[in-house]
Amino acid sequence: MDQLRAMRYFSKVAETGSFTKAASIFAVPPSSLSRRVADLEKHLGATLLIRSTRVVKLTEVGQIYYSQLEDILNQIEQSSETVRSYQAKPMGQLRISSMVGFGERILMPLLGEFSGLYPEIILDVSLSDELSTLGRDDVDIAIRGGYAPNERVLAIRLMDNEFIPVAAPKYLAEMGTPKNVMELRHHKGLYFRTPSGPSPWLCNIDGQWHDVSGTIVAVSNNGRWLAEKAVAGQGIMMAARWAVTSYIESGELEELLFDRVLHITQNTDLAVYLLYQKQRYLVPKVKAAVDFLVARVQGKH
Amino acid sequence: MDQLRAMRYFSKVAETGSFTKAASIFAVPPSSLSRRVADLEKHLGATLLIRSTRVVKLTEVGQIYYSQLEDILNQIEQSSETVRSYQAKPMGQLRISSMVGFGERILMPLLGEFSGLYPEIILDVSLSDELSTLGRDDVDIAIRGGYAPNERVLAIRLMDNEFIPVAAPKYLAEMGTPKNVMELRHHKGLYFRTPSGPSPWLCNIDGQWHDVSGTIVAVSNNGRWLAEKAVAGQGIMMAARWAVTSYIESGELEELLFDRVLHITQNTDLAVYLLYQKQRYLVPKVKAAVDFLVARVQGKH
DNA sequence: TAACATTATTGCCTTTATGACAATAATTAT
DNA sequence: ATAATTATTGTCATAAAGGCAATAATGTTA
Repeated sequence: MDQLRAMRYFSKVAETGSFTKAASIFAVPPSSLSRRVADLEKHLGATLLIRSTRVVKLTEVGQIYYSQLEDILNQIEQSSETVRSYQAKPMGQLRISSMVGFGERILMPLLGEFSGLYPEIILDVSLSDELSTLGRDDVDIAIRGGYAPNERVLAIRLMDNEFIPVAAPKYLAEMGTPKNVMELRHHKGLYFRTPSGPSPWLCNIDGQWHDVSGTIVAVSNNGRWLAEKAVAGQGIMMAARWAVTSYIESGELEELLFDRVLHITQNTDLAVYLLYQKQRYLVPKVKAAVDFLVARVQGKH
Repeated sequence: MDQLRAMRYFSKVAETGSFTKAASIFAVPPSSLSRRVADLEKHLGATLLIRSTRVVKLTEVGQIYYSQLEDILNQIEQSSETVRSYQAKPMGQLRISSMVGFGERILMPLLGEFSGLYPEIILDVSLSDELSTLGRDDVDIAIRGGYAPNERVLAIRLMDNEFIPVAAPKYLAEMGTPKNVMELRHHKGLYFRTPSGPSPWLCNIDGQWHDVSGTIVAVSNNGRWLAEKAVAGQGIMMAARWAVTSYIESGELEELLFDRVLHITQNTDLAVYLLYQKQRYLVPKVKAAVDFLVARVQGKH
């Protein structure tokens, strides 16, 4: 039995939920898949799929096996790519997933130059603040605020992700500039949406954390929109420093300074990380992008 | 090409540093390994091994590929092992769907012991009198009053499901004890709800079925509630014997005896069945539960 | 409720790929 | 230089997978 082939067949049947659909993808008759999957089940001594003529679904073991297979098949594919592209020019499709804010303000502006350096790399950039899995079949490089999900993934600290309170001069003129952090509670606030609610304004006083959030005026997962509202004088916002430097320099926003430092999480050392799978650094396109991004971003910020 | 086989061959050659040694481990001629490795190299478009008649060494890519392969082959082995262990001992999630009455009075009290015997089985019990299809629904074991014959489903008769008329002594004292089945028509009745209306009181007299139902006082799909109303003296009820033995023993309810036997369907041989899917490869968790329930329930009732 | 259409499976045959064995070529140690 | 070990190649036999048609089962639709 060609075990790997059987595994690929099974995996696709599980994914599509149909022998026919999976068969058409492999361009072989469904009967082949049926036999190969049966072989595999015999080999493992377990029923992986519950078949009825209309629906095919995974058994419990099938589910377990499938989730492990996905990982395995991916690794096989990737190691093949590593070998095939070894010592070749950086080329092919490169998928980058980035946080929206970072992507818009920092990543995108750099990619023009990158494409100039490596014209044979086809970029596929997606911006999202969702966590990407990095290791399934989706992304070569991810840029996120959090740290590495598992030991196969390497995380490089790209730059600080310090959050600072900002507001428009117009807002401060109207509402008054808060003199200390406690006064913030009486101000209007613009907040990022996080899975655990609007990200609060936190302040550590003598080892004790205090929530000094002001009244909620707007909540969004879109930093640009929040920043625009801040510029329009609708409230105070905790924004990443790198995201608002241009506004500060132009005078549209103003950094608020207090005796205490404000944060948005109890982790006081936030940073932006570049994540990739360790072994994929050997693939030229990945190495090129990692090296490029690290050099450019760490150099500037 | 059987890629996985080629990968195994290559890996072993790399490990032993010899085609001959590796071949003897797989019990195939060295020529096979030579061809398979060559296939693999062709497939990857890279030379993995430097062969000389005396020594076989890894190339640089070969080394990289080999180290990744070790990981992959290991994971494949491990995932097979996972499946095998799942097939070897009772473990994983076990979903049981039972009729409400049986579940409350008989099944639930047994499950504590079961969990003690098989701590690696995670129970998921749902009680419902709906028909579950066992296959379309995600259920491993179903317990029902009847079953539709089906090739893929195995049914085991767990115990009788005889329905008997019962009433509280208080009710009988007030309303009089019916002397024969025909008198039932002038009594108050508590009825199960079924898809085809309240389940009637039926009696077979000389091969002819007669409906001897009394006036409807209450209808419910909840046997416990009906039984409580019966205990409170609100009427006569046709209840499963196993569901009311405790009431009869305590004297709260009394079984009514007639010259004719009463039924609630024209099927005079009602029983509780345990249903589970026939699988080509036996699933230990299901077998453990089936054996346990059959032994415990058939032993006691 | 009954007919229909879809889908997985099974049987039979063809094609492809792998194993077996012998012969050859190449390299290293003696 | 010779011998011996070892990888490779050629040829054939065998095993495995694909192709196609027919069947059985199941969900859908009128």
